[in-house]
Amino acid sequence: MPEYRDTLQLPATDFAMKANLSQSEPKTLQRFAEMNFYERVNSARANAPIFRFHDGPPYANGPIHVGHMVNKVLKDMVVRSRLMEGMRCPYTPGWDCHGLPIEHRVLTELSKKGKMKELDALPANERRVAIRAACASDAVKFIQVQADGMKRLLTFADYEHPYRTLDHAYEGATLELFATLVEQDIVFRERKPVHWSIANRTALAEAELEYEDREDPSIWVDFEAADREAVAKVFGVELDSTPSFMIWTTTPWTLPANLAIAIGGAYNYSLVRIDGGESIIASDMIEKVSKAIGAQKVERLAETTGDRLVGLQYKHPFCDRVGKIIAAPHVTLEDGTGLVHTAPGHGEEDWRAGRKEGLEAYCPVRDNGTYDDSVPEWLRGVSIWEANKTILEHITKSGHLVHHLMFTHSYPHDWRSKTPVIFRATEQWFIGVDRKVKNSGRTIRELASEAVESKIEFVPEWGRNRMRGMIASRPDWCLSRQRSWGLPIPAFKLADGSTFMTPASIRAVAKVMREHGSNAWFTHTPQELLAHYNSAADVDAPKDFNNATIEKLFDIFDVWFEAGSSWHSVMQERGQGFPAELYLEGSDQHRGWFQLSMLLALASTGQAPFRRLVTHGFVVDKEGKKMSKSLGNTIDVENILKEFGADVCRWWVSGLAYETDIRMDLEFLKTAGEAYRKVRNTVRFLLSNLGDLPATTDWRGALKSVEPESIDGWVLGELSGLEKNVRNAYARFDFRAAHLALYAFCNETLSSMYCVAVKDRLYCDRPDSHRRRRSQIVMRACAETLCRLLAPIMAHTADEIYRTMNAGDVSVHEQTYLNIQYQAHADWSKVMDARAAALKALEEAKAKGVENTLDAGLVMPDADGTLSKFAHDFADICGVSRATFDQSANAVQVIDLREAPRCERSRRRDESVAMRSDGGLLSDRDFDAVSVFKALHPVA
RNA sequence: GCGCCAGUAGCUCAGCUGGCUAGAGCACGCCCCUGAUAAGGGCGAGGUCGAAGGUUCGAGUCCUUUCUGGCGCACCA
Repeated sequence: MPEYRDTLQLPATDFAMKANLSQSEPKTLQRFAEMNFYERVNSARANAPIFRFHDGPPYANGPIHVGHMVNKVLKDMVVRSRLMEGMRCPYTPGWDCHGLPIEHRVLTELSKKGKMKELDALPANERRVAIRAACASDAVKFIQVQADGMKRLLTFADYEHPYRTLDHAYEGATLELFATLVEQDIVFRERKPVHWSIANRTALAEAELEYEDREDPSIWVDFEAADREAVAKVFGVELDSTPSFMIWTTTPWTLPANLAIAIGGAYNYSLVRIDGGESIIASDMIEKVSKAIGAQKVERLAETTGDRLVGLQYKHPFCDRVGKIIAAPHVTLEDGTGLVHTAPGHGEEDWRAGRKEGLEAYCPVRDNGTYDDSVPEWLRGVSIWEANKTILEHITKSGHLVHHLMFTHSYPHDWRSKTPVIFRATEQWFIGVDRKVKNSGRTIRELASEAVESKIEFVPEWGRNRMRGMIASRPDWCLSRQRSWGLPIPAFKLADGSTFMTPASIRAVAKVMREHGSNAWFTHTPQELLAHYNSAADVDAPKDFNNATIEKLFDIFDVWFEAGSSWHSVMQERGQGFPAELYLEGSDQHRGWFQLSMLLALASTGQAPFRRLVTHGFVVDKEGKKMSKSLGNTIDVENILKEFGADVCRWWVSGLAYETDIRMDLEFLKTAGEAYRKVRNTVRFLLSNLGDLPATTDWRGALKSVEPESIDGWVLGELSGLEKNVRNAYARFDFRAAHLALYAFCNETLSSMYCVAVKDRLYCDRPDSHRRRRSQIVMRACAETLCRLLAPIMAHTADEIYRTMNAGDVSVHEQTYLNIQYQAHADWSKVMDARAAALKALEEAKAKGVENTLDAGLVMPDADGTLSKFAHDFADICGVSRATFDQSANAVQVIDLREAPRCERSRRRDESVAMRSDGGLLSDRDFDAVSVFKALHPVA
């Protein structure tokens, strides 16, 4: 009996089944690097419409984590999908380089190495320069680490020319932007309390605080009302003596700075007689306070509400002034008396409350922790810790002290000196959100609200709501930090102690920084820094300006100012245009980069720096818990890239519902890997059947002549729909929809339906049969379309597919969509319904012994003759040997063909199977194919 | 504490302006194929939609409360 296997066209391809991504992807990267691919693509698109996307700068601190991966892959999918639309997509990756986390880590390391003493012995300026140098090399090191990770993710970006906030040009441009803000009258200087280390005479960040137990006096103090009658009126009683407002505090040393007493407007307050004295405290606190101070006799005289107390005045117990009662939201009835001693110069909340009331952040404490001359004489020059005792004694004598005990509580300490930290008001720079911008006459808050309301598109839409709330409630932006690692605020101190900084002087300094970088602030003299400044030409210059007597100030900018300037310092600076089409970051940036970039751009240009904001959620673990090193639930990106490959990771990202929390677990990547293999195998099947399609075939041109009622017509119609859907999904940033559509197409449309159906003709028809060539052409169209549609997601694999079909130095990433327009026959949905019914019937027939569908024939009910139009492909669609149509039948009938002769070549039980001259049982089709084969391959 | 978001089959997610027996994919079970083979195909079984109230003829879908989780309110980026 003849062996026919060799006469078949079985699938064959070099496109490997096993992707081996961890080896092949680096090779792809290498190849792209060698051909300078980023440059090549964008220069080829020099005249194409531009897609203006601006990358937010991650912080150059540690290797990339899963959050970075999600962020960068999402961005890359945006860029690559626009690239596939034929657009030019410059993408400048950036890094945020300055800031406390780096400075703190560097200091910690120096401290560990025992180099702190050495460092502290240096003059202040040299010390700063030394720290800055260490920080810079730390930042640069991590930029490299992160860039390598991002490249490995197959992101398409200009890694040769990234932006870094420590670059000279960036620093200069940022200062120039600052100059325009100063010009707009929204920058001002004001006192604000910060954590202060007396030992190191420096401001500290939260990260530099260590909380330790400390024993402090806990005191209850009576502040005598200034106007007895006013109080009497509020409580509706007659008064013989003047009552007091009773406060509680654990920091007696802040009493000299007391400017107000805060109450809760909604609480009730009582006038009580405690052991003879009359005091006002919150009604709900009477019992607690009585107990705490050990009162013998407590009598409630009258009650009123907090809001009625507002505006009353009291005499400071030992400073010669009156303070007033104010309402503040931070007052609680947890501890104390319900009346809160308020010293705006010594507490964040006090400051905020005081600011609302127009109180200054009065701070009589000098940087060395002693009082200045604004306090009563007996306190001048006294250290605040000493003052705790002194004040206690004083108010005991004066009778203001109600009660006192020692109290152990958790208190912040300086991480280096281990000494207690205080809150101390110092001069800070601010951008006022409620100050009128000169150009528009409107405040930044107004401009931002308007932009959020109507100028910006949010994806997802709820981002608008979130940002609206944040804009409405945000405080003024405190720009200055008392730190080393950052961009200096180019302000000087004049001989008379006032501050000097004008738009022109800032621009002059910027010029120096463009050349020498921000280190110049520390290494250059004021005269050198102002070399380009001409006070005579500066209308804002102070009278009799003399640069010989000025000194530098050493505040630096909040790093957000630098990051928030990127639309200017990168996009405008590099001529990339403004505003950007899109910013895409995590939803935390509604408060961060998005908002601050917007504020700066609105203030200086009147326009938001982006038209659209896309946000993604945060990566959390399997249980929905935040990922953190301490929980040990973090996932190392380097490892997963090694284990799964970038394309698998990218496939995972593409399938995410990214707008909300993103759950992550290695299991999910395994699943993504399975899906990847399914897609890969399906495409591989297409490729493996294209081997003998002549290279000269005009497959694109041939598509329009594909018969609409053929199975190829059907799949071409589906392909056309897929292309539209996926492109549309990409346009909406709905990668998940693209992902699902692509997956469904590969699995259902192709693998389960089409590929199975056309196998027989591909393998068994004579090579050049019309229907075989037609299938090959359509399969080619499918593969060509799929690799383009997949390109934004599986950047490597799509290219691999494309290059399997197209020779030469080519890449799918410089192609554009085929834009397939094809309409299959409208009755295909009916055929598919009939197929489903047939498959069910075949499943039932298994019980009767017809287990292999090729042992079956079908008789299909076809009342209106619809199905018979598709007769030529129907048996193949159902995987059976034969199918006939019966207009009078009303149910699918399965014919048992196990006794019918079987073609030894195609294994089908076709009617035409017969014994042939060579001794084989063959159908007509197979006999013909064998004849052709023999003619082409004469036996040697 | 306040603002925004999420909670639907074992897992990842759809369910638009309230309306037929709540849908996919993965995993799972049974079966076929062995000429996509460290592949491929068919069929199937899985859910009181976080909880409790309420509005309505009718709620996963609207309202209230509550629980769980995420992001933001800092000299953290």
